[in-house]
Amino acid sequence: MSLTEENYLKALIYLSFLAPGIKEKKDVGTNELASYLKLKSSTVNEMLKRLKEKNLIHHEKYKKISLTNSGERTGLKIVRKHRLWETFLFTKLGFDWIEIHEVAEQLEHIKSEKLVEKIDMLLGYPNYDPHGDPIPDKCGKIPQRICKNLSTVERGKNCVVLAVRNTSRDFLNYLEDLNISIKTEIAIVGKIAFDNSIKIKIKNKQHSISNKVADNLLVDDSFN
Amino acid sequence: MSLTEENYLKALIYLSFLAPGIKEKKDVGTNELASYLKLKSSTVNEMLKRLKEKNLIHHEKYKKISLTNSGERTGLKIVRKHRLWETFLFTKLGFDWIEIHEVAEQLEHIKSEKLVEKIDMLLGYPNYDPHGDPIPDKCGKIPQRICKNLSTVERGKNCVVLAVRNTSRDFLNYLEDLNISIKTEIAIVGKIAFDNSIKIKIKNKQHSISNKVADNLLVDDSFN
DNA sequence: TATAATAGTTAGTATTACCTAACAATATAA
DNA sequence: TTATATTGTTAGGTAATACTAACTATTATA
Repeated sequence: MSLTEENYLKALIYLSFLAPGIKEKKDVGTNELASYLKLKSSTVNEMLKRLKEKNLIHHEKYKKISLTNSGERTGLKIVRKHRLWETFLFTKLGFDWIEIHEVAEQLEHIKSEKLVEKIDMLLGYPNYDPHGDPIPDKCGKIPQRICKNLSTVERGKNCVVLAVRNTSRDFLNYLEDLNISIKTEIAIVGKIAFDNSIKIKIKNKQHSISNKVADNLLVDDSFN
Repeated sequence: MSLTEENYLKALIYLSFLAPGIKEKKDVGTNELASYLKLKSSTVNEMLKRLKEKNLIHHEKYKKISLTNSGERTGLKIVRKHRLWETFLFTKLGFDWIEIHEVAEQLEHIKSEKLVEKIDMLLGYPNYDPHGDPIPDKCGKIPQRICKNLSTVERGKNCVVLAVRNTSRDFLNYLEDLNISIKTEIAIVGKIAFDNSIKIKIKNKQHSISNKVADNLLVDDSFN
């Protein structure tokens, strides 16, 4: 399996169910994939033929793309490697947040089953990477998030939005204003005892939200 | 710089002065390089053109190849990365001796100045890799070996042959029988108090050598 | 439902890194 | 010193991965 093929599979995994905001698996269009990979759709089209021949994807002319079981398994292995390397760079080498992705993009293609497992061991078999994204296990199983209300997360901790409890138009509009959606990372800056409102930080911008709002956001803070 | 170009430079470094038994820099032939890289000489020839254009090697038609300063610096960076990764795999992840090379062959091509330096730091700035080979520093400087007589190396330690003190035909023939040459790795298995002879292991084969022989072998055991 | 916009495919081209086969230069040895 | 062996080069070809341009199918809308 070439580095390029691996990147296609990873992209398909991402676009079909791993990207922020996706609730259930969806098929992927050729152009969608091309623009994500910053390639031309003709280039992608050729690769699709090869991936189909190798039984890694389902694809019929002019139809959307989906991963086969084999393709998904292979792709999840790359995601696993990527996230383990990110964790390694962050926790063992003191890289920061912004730098880890680019280097992990390279490291994820190193071919050595043993290396991945040893790094996993060295890190203490983490379930989440430094961004709070779940790390698939050896078999490709993605750890279940531990779900709690944003209002219960401690000051100073970070969390990731898993779901919203209220789907009213007003609430969703408000979330959009705050730039909050599924998988958004939120840092808890402080809590106001007076009215139980919470100071949060999203993409380096600080906001204040009421307890009612916090109570309607389900998050995971288990990677702290 | 492509992975392939990096491998050519590394090979040239190796063949021109890093390989066991080479005492001073020598120029390299096209076929020599080709057979080392397990490629056809026509393939190598094309690459030589490119490396020359990039000012990484000196090469005139039908003449031998040598590295430019720039080529040597670049190549030594790859050697540095290779040996640091080998050390990492061995000392931090418990890989054994035989496995480390293959994985380091991949890891050495990861592009991140910071990563190399962090790994170097994590390892405590080692001077030698698990094989006893010197690790070039950031600037490409190769640490000087610490030279001592084989007879002074402690039981249980490993060392690498640096030079021979006696160049008589008889002595050299004897060394050849024992499979000892420059850069040969020797493990000290035991010492016989009776006659000061030494039990050694070379490539998993055990031998016994007299004190007189040991006294004529200059080695480095500083990587233990 | 005709047409425009979007999405997907095909054809032909370039580059990298390999190959084989044929040939040219240099070195060695009878 | 000429014949032979070795070494190095050139020409032409292939597979992988990208591209542009032109085409076709599908979808959305007026």
